[in-house]
This record gives sequence, C-alpha cells and structure tokens, in this order.
Amino acid sequence: MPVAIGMLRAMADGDVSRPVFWADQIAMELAASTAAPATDGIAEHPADGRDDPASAGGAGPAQVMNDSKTPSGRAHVGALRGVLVHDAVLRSCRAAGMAATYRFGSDDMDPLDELSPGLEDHLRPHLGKPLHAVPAPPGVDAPDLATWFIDELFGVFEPLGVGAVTYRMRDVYRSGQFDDAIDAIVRHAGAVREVYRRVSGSQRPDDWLPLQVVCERCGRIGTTSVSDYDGETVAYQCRRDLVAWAEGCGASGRVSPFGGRAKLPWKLEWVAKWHVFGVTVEGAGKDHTTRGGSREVAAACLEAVFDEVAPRNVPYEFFLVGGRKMSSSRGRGVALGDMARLVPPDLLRFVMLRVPPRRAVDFEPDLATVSRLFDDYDRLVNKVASGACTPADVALYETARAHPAERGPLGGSSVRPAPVSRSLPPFDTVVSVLQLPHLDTVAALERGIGRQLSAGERSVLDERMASARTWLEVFADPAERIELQHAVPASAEALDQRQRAYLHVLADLLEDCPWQGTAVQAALFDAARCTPIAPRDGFSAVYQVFLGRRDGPRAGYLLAFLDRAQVLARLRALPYDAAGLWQATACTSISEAVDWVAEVVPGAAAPATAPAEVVLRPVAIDGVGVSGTGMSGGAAQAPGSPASVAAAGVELDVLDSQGRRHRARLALGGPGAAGSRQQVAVAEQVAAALTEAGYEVRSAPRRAAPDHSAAPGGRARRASAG
RNA sequence: GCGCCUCUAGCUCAAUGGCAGAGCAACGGACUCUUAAUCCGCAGGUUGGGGGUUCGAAUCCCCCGGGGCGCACCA
Repeated sequence: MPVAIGMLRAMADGDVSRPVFWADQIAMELAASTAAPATDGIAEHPADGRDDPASAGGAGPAQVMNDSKTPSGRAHVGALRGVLVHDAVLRSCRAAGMAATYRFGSDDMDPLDELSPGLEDHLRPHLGKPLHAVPAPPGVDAPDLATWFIDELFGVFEPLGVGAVTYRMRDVYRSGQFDDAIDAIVRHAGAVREVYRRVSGSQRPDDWLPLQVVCERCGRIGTTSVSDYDGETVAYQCRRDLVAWAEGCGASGRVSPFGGRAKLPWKLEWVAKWHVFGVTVEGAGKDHTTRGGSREVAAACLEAVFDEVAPRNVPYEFFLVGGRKMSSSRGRGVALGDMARLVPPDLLRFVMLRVPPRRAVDFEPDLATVSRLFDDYDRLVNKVASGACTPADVALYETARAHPAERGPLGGSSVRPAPVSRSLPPFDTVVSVLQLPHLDTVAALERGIGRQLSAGERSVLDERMASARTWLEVFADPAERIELQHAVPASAEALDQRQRAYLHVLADLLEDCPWQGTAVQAALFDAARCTPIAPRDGFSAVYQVFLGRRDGPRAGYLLAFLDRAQVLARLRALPYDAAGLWQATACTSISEAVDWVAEVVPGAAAPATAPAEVVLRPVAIDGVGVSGTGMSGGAAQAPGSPASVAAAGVELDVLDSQGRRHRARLALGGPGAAGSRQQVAVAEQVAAALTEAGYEVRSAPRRAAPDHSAAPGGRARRASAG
C-alpha cells in the first residue's frame, strides 16, 4: 500500500494532465532547473557541512531551504504559514528523491522596535537593543526575550513534524560565519547603494554603509549609523534621532564589525544567508514579495556583490482570521499556542497546506468553520483510504500528516501506516455533547452513531474531544457556548403566559416520567399538546429557563442528565396566570369537549383499535392558580382580576393509540360554579358521553392545591412508560 | 501609483484545456413525532461582464467591473 501511494504521486507517473499538488510542482521545477548546469554560483556554495545527515541519501543536487522569523512578539498562527510552506516543499523534494535540508533561523540580532502589549514598561528601556540582549520579563522562565518568543514557535515544530534544523542569528554572527560576507558587502557598499536607488528608489548618503554595530556604551543596535570601513573597523555613531522608536545614547567610536559586534540590515542579512548557507529555496510573505520590495532588493544585491542568483522564491499569502490580517502588536489574531491546542497537528498542517501558497488562508475559529475543517479532513482521509482519489489528494494527505518519529530521508512513506477510513461524530456534535453535564461523552457519542468505535477511531475521537474542550474554553463566545444557568436567568422574564404555562404543564408531566432522554423528549411534545402551544415556542421556553438562550441541544437529553427535582423546581419557578390560560383555552360546553376528544382520537370510528383512554380530572381554579399545577406563589396574583373567569373546571387528558397525550379543559362557568358537586356532575356527564362513543374513561381524584405529590396514578399510563 | 489574490448553487468551496461537482442550508419524505446527535430523496448554474485563442475555456490571453490584501516609512 505504501508503494501504491508513492506511485500515485504525480511525479512518478508523469501524467501532467492530472492535478498536481503545488509543492510537488515546485519540487519538479527545482529538479529541472538545478539539474541543468545553470549560470548561477549556487553550486559552489554547498551548505557548509552542517546538513542534516538524514538527507544525505537523496540523489541530485542538494536543495537548501531557509526561512526565519524575528522574535519580536508572541507568535501567532500566521507565523506558521511560512514554516509549513517550506516544510511541504521539503517533503516533496525528498519524496522525489532529492537531497534537501531545511534551516529555520531566529533573527534575534534584530533590534527591539515595538512594545508588546502588556510588556510596555518592561521593554521600553530596551528599545533599540538586539532582541537577544533584552531580558525576559519578570516571572518568565527564559534566558532572554528572543528565546522566550521564538521558543513558542520552535516548540510546535516537533509535534507538527516540521523537518527544520533551527539556528539563531546571534550564534551565526558570534561564530564568525558571516564575517567574510560582512566584509564583502561593506566593500561593495557603493553597489548596494546603487541597487537600493535603482530597485526600490531609496536614496542613501554616499558614506552610508549597510551595517549596524552594537553601541559599546548603551548596547543598542537599532540606533547606530556606520561609515568608513578600513578593513578592520568601522566608525559609528549612536544617534538619538536615527529612528523614531528608539533613542541612541550619542556615543561614537570605532569598532570591529566582526564576531557578533555588528549585524547587516535586513535585506543584506538575507543576502549573506543565501550566500553563506547556499540557500536554494526561500519563500517570503507577500509583504516582501512586491515589486521593488525587500526580496527584490536582496536578490539584486546578491547578484551585485556575489554574482549569484537568488534562491527560488515561494511567495505566500497571509493567514487571515475572519478576513483580517493578524497583528500581534494590536493583539488581534489567534495565538499560536491556542491554535495548536485547538486543532490536532494533522489538521493544522492541512489547513495551512491545502491551499496554494499564493492564496490567503482565511480561518475563523468559530464553530462552523472549525467543524468544517474537521469534516474536510475526514473526507480527505476517507478518500485516500478508499483509493478514489487523485495524486494531489494523496500528496496533500501525506504532506498534512504530522508524524515526526517516522520522518525519513525520502519522507518515510514506506513505514507510514496506511490511512484508515473513519466515521466519527462531527466536531460540533462533540462540542454539544461535551457540554452536557454528568455525561459519559464517549458512550453518548457511540450511541449517537449507533456502534462502537474502533481503537483507531477512538484515539482520533479523544483528540477531537480535546479540541472541543479547547474550543469551548478559549474560542467559543457566549453566543456559541451553552452553559447551564444556576437560576432562572433574567432574560426568561420575557417569556409570555403561554410559555410559562407550558413549563408548568411540563413539570407535572415530568413528575413520574421515566428519567431518560427519549421519554423526556416525548414529554416535551406531550406538554406542548397539553398546553397547547407550538412545540417550537415550548422548547424555546425550556432553553430560556435552563440555558438563557432560545435554542440548544436536544432538550430531552439535556434535561434527562440533570437532577429531576432541580428540573421540576426550575420549570415551576416562573409564575403564570392560570386563570388566563383557562380563559384562553377552555371549552365552555360538554358537547364541545366531546367533539374535541373525537377529533383528537377517532375512537368510535375505529372500533377495531384499542379504545383510547380518557382521564377526567376535576380542577379547582380559585382565582389565583389552578390546584395541582404546583404553583405556590398564588398570593402574587392580584385579587380582583380573575373574578370574571371560570372558578372550576375539568381537565380531559386523552392518550391516543401511540401514547401521545392530549389535553382539553372544560370550564364550568362563573365564580359561583366552584362547588365540587357541580364538578362531579359535569364529569359524570362527560364520562357518559364518551363511554357511549366507545372510549375508556377513568376519572382522577381532584388534586389538592399545594401538594402535587399525590399525583393520580393513571396519569403516566402510556406506552413508553411501561 | 505599483503589485498580489479573488469572483462558480442561498453559504463555504472543488473541478489547473475534455460531460460544472461536493459539504452545509433549503425543500420533500421517513423516524412514538421538525428544534444543535438519525436516514433517504429532490432541486438548485448564462462560472462577475465583454472580447480573443482553441475542435473544445470556469480554466489560457486582453479589456472592464466588484471585493480583499500588500508595498511605496522598517524588519
């Protein structure tokens, strides 16, 4: 199977009419261009013997990838784009049998030129110093600022399977590796100035040298201007007004620019890296790649000074969050560490590498986007596992996999496990289930998909659950998070009388309902018919009372995993106008009630079916509440207002052949009709009429007002309850 | 001003010169019954507009338009 995968790569079959993974395309072009004896001098500058030995087995000219990052702030996800673009090219080169290495540098000789949010006071005195010379903030366990910042990025290399060898510019300069390049570049300062003028249009003074030294007095490097190179030393001035963001100390003198006492400005440092390391591939973000931009200037300088051709560029777009560029200085964006905890390594590689470098990756860590990412990756894995895929699919899959332990000289595909198709609960489902308390998440999810997960799927699910937890903890905004409220939230005061009545009806039905998801879910619908209310409005009321929002996960399951007594108390917490409900919903004559029963359950018309059960229950409406509803705050009702409504009635509960409960109310007239004698008489008339029509009629005892524990035994007689 | 990317079904995107497709959403249906855990089905398009190359164009070239971003100060 691994062999088949290798053969599927576009390069192996040479069928250019089929889609080619972008990194494979670049590797092909590199192989083609370096195979031919070019006019460049790159071959004369092999990567000075520090190659990763693992790469030595490859055939053909060695490719040296280089990339770097200035450790000037907390790393955000965008920093990973360049890292992974180069890593993808590295893997493609190795998969094609080419020798290739990947170096990644920390540009920690650069001056501190901005104040990271939250660290202003600590950093301000050090503006202009090399980043490696700025102390880490108090309480941070790092030797210096640059190390602290860059380790955040380097820390994800291993888990992501990034095959880069890291280095630090302070070490490069101190070791003297750059001394010859510094000498050559400064000697060619005139040519450099000319390139600056010609390519980017920037004018430099005639005595300007492309170099900055560390001020011997204040230690700043961003504030010094340099001139007059004599082959051993340069003259410098630490100027107060050289840059706006830092102030020099005013010192001046002569100093040797070698061995770490000076650094080249950015564009020339690039030149030196390319020359000294023999770099053949170095991509750059679009901010560098514009016409007349730093990349073009550097390429021209490389040619002017060393007569070499610049490495292959791989221009790449930004990684946007919600369509906007991330900015660590403005605190906008997604922290690298958060992102690494949010999505598993494979997915992080996948999201960065599936789009060609020149296209922006727009990723918003909201539920829909993250869920889609998981879906997309599952689909890719299944596609590759099934074999119904293109070479580009296979290449993307291989490139997206993070498995550092198996990385080999040729990409290690021969030892990689074959992809296994998976059928896992989607991310948003996992998020949903995780938020239900007291729930065995895995068991619930397995129940959801109707089978047990394999061991492999289980480990992927564990990963997904960890992601879901991170999402809930770090990324979910209040609108996306469901949180069980400890009391009825204030927003629930807006529920109308019908919804409030629904909650009370539901509470009564849940008194002796089996405490299980499906049964509770059925009770939710029963309560909607019994109120009556549109199910949607009833559900909405439940979500309002428990979650403080209008929708939520399947309500029956939500409630079933809570404590019954607490659920009942919560449902009854909001008072409602019982008399008003009766006025709005009750039948006013016996014949109307009987017609209603016949409409709901056509028992007489279908004698073959089991007779539907009708339960009659006398109910007192004493003007402040209906007895038996559990409403305790009757005194809150204004005296007076219910004077005109029925003072007593009969509830008719009908259980149809499918066990669904329906309810009608029969009001008995004005305030004077409250006598139980009349209730009994009416109930008997209704019962007689219904019995005549073929229904099985039972009567439930009148319920005592404040005590609903004496619930009539027949109430829960329904198919699902037995 | 210069440069890059982008425009395809309601939404997010595939298809890289060979019959315009998927996932969600919608719609229809099933499920002791829609509501953030299920399944099946159906529909959805002048590929931003115009011109050109080609037997054949979403795809390549030119022009126009909409949107996003970058460089013109610094790494």
